[in-house]
Amino acid sequence: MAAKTRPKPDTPDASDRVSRIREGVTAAILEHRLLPGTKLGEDEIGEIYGASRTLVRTALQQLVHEGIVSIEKNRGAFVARPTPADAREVFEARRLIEPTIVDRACEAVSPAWLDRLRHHLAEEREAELRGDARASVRLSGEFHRLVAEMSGHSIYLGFLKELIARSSLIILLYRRHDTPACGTDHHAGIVAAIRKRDKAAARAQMLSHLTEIEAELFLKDPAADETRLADVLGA
Amino acid sequence: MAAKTRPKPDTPDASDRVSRIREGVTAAILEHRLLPGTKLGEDEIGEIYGASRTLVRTALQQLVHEGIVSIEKNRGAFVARPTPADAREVFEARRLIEPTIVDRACEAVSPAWLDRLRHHLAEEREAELRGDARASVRLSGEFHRLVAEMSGHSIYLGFLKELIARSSLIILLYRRHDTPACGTDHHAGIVAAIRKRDKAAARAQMLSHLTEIEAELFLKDPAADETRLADVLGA
DNA sequence: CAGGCGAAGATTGTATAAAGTTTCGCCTGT
DNA sequence: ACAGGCGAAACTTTATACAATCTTCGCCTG
Repeated sequence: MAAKTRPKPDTPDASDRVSRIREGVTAAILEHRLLPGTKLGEDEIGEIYGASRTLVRTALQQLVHEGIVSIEKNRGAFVARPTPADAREVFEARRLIEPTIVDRACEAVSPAWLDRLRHHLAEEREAELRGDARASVRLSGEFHRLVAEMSGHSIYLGFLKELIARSSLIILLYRRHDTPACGTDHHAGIVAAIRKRDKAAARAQMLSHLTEIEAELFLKDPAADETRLADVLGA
Repeated sequence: MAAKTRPKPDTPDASDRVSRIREGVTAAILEHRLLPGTKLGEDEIGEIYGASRTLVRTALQQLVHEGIVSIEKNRGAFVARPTPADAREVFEARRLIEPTIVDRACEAVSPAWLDRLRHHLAEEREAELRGDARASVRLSGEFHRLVAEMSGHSIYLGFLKELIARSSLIILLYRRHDTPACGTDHHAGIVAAIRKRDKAAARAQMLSHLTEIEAELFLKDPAADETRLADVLGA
């Protein structure tokens, strides 16, 4: 009842090779193994996955649409480098959409879903205790995605997948301290509200959760587009 | 200050050939010249635009992501056929996003923008008087897009472009009467609220506008996925 | 020695050709 | 006469080859 978005298996989403490439690169970016600005050569990726450039190109174009890769004409594909302005837009959009998503999730709550949520929280705690930063980053994103799946709203899910992916890059670029990407406690609180079907509490907790994440970012005010060089080197 | 999403001209959005194909097909779908379910052969389109299948394929894949084309493995591309469930999701999302968009538009109001809005309303009225259904459909969608551009929020704009495109198909499929797709009067009311920077009125009018459009649709209750065949033929 | 010009190398953009799959007509057998 | 299966045609999918473009490094000049 979860992953059944399309009636016909037209997009197995993991069986065909282009999806494998897409998800492999996505995972690498979301786990902060590929840093913003990294060149994504077609031949290079193609050799890794044993695929021709045709398939690699298809996968990269999908990632462009997801906002985590940017393609510059005749220059190639790179891991996207969101600007502070992008970051503010992403979080504004999340503050608009996610409260509504948890609202719907409260209606869809069931023993099976609660199991999945609890299991996920356990994984998050374990990764955090283990000090596995990469897993923590990935899991905290997946939590939000899980709630979106729970809402049963495929459009919201699609939008949020894009927003989460971009958030991961944003947090990597603009986080002030080395705080864990997402407070696991917050997630636990949200799950508790969902379990009680307390929509108001769920919305409020999700909103404050997102606000807190954004507050931990350093997004300088001017519409600073690119070339952080002058700022960083500050000769 | 409006269309400046990227600092470098990496996506002129109209100069390269794949964009021309994408926008040509998009326009045809939005103007209801291509009906849901229509086969979009790669050779056929390629010959029309004088491009190879490689470019056509790229354009079609982008349209898949916009939700107005669906590709079935080894079968080809077709104009999407949104289900009633899709329709409800699209309008729910619009009711969430668009009030926020007009809110922001109220802040961005300027003489130049008001000119564009007024000019657009004039075009809409003219098309309606002329009885040009195709132009009316296209223009009523473009009004919402214009407001989204005005908001200056590129993510909301991207989301809304997708929602508007799908709405066009939905209206074509499920409209009860042959009422004009979108009440021009409503649009005028929204513009008036924007001009007065009256956020509350703008939000309220946008919301009621969307609600009214959806109310004119016939979306049967059951989670009817595809195969309308049994319903229609009802042997 | 700094700066600019130019050719070589590498990489992407595009087109074309080979391979696999589905569909539809047609034929055969009952 | 009809059901079932075979086969060819058309299409999509994938791979490869060619062309255009940009980057880089060396070299020359001032």
